[in-house]
Formats: sequence, C-alpha cells, structure tokens
Amino acid sequence: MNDGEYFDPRDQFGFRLGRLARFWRSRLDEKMRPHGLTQARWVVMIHLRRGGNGFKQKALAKFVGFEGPTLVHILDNLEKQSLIERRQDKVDRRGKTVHLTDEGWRMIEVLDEVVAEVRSENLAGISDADLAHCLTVFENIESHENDTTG
Amino acid sequence: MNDGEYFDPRDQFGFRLGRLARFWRSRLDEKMRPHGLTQARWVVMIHLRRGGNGFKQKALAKFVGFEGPTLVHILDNLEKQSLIERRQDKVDRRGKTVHLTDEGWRMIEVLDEVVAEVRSENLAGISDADLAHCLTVFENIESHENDTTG
DNA sequence: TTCATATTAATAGTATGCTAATGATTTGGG
DNA sequence: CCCAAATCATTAGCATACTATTAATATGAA
Repeated sequence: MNDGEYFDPRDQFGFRLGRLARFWRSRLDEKMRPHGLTQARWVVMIHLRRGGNGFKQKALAKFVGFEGPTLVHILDNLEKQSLIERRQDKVDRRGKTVHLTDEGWRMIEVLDEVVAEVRSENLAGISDADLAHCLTVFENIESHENDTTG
Repeated sequence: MNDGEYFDPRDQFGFRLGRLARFWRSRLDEKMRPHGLTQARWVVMIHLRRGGNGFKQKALAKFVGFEGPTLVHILDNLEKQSLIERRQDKVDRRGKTVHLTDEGWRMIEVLDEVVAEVRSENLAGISDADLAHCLTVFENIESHENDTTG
C-alpha cells in the first residue's frame, strides 16, 4: 500500500475523520450496550446535565448539534427508557422542555465511568497538547459554516 | 457559556469528533445531491478506483472501513444507479467482485471536482502541517484497536 | 383585530451503519 | 470420502441522521 505513494493530508482528511468517528462510536456503543444506551443518547443526556435541565427541544438540538427530527427520535427512545421526560412549556404551548428523571441522573453517573474508561483506552499515549491542537483545527473547520464569501 | 469554565480536551474530543464528522458529511451530501450521490457511496467508488477494480466485497469493506452489511446496502444503491456492478467470482462461488461501470468512471470524474470544492471550502486557512498533525493523532487512536493489554 | 408569516415539535420517507442470524460454499481433519 | 468449522454475501431488525412536510401555535404588520 505505502510503496512510495504520496498522500496529501487534504485528500485524506474527510475520509479519515469519518472513519475515526465510526471507530469511536462503535467503541462507546459496545461498552454502553450492557446499560441499554448508545453514544447518541448519552450525548443528549450529558448536554442536559451540562446546560441545566429544562431546555426547549429546539435549543437542545442546537446545543448538541443535531437536527430537530434526529433529536425527536433520540428523545423518544430516552423517554421510553424513563431516563428523560418532556413537559409542556408553560409560556409557549408549541414548545416542550426536556428534563432528566431521577433514573436518568443515576444512569448518567454510571455512564461517566464507562465513558472515562473508553476515553482512557482510546486516547492512551496521546498528549493533551496534541488533542488541544486537533480541537483547534476542528473549530476552524466548523467556523467555515455557510461562509460563501470566499 | 465560557464563564471561566475549564474544558479538558480529553472530555471534549469524542463529541467534537462526531460533530465535525456530521458537519463534513452534510456539506458533502449537499453538494453531491444534484448528482444523486452521497458521501458514503462516493467513498466506496473512490476506493474502487484507488485499489483497482475487482475487489471482493469483503476486502473492499475492510479497505473502506465499513462492516459487511453496511457495504451491501451501499453497493445495492450504487448498482441501482448503474455506477458499479457485482460479478460472480470465478474461483470462489461464495464471493462476488465489484467493478466500476463506464458510467461509474464518468461520474467519479465529475465528483472529483465537487469534492475538491468542498475540501477547499472546509479547509480554507488551515495548513498542511496542522492537518498532517491531526492525521497522526487519528492514526494513534485507531491503533489502539482491540488493545486490551492496558 | 386580522391575517400572512414564522416558529416549534412531530411525521414521512430515505440513507447510513450496526449486530445477529441465515444460506451457500469452501476448507480441513479424520 | 465425509462432516464439522470457517467464510462470504445477504437478510432481518434496529438505531442514527438527514430533508421535506405538516399541524399547532405565536408574532407582527396593516
């Protein structure tokens, strides 16, 4: 494969990004399966915890980076598992707010350990500086969103 | 949001990786939609071109980084579009080999331009060195695959 | 006030991506 | 040869993830 061929990092980046994301998710899903959870559901729960309970769905979707209909699915599943609940917004009857249940809070603590384990495995031997560098690059790429001036 | 809070890059990495991958795909899918294609299908075609036609499905799946059943879906779609064809392997009757059609070859050249455009937009202002650094980190993470010794 | 416009969550429909199981075939040990 | 085990592609079934559309409600200009 590597017989003198030259690989342009610009050519490789998109594919390698996608492949690593699949790898990461599959590792996380594998460890979360015994708890009946997945990466996507956990990410939503984590953002509820971080951002304070009672997000409106729209705001939560934006915070997590999902489109509305994707979040609807995830919330449906989390609600079936009694980990979150939707409440009618008091002010705007179109809106619903999302809340972790007691069971949800307990689950999230269990998952903290699972996630920490996966992280330490996946990131073994990689420095904080390297990761911070990556995050800076990620941020730069995302900042090009809808920038049609160039 | 950023009121003195400290963000550990190790905590952020997984989520940010996934979010960027979704962003990248959505940009690519958007530009490919007029041609009736998607990132996943294009990735398969690109690997057929790069690796030489006539891959067995199993080998192609491994090369691209998909599981078998995922590749089956993608190939079904590409075959419906007459961009690839499956042929019975002459040696092993269990296996099938995958080939780009003439139409496939033409399409891939069109897509080259689309992809180049998306890449240059997404990666504007980011140096080769930064990207290469990211790719090295990606490689290190993937190399931890199934490493249960630590 | 009223009606066009916008916004919110949900639904419909499709594609990607996975694990588990299946059917056909090959391989390898006895 | 024969049969158990492995391998290849597929199917079944599910969970993400998207765009386009819809129903209910809110908003804002005339």
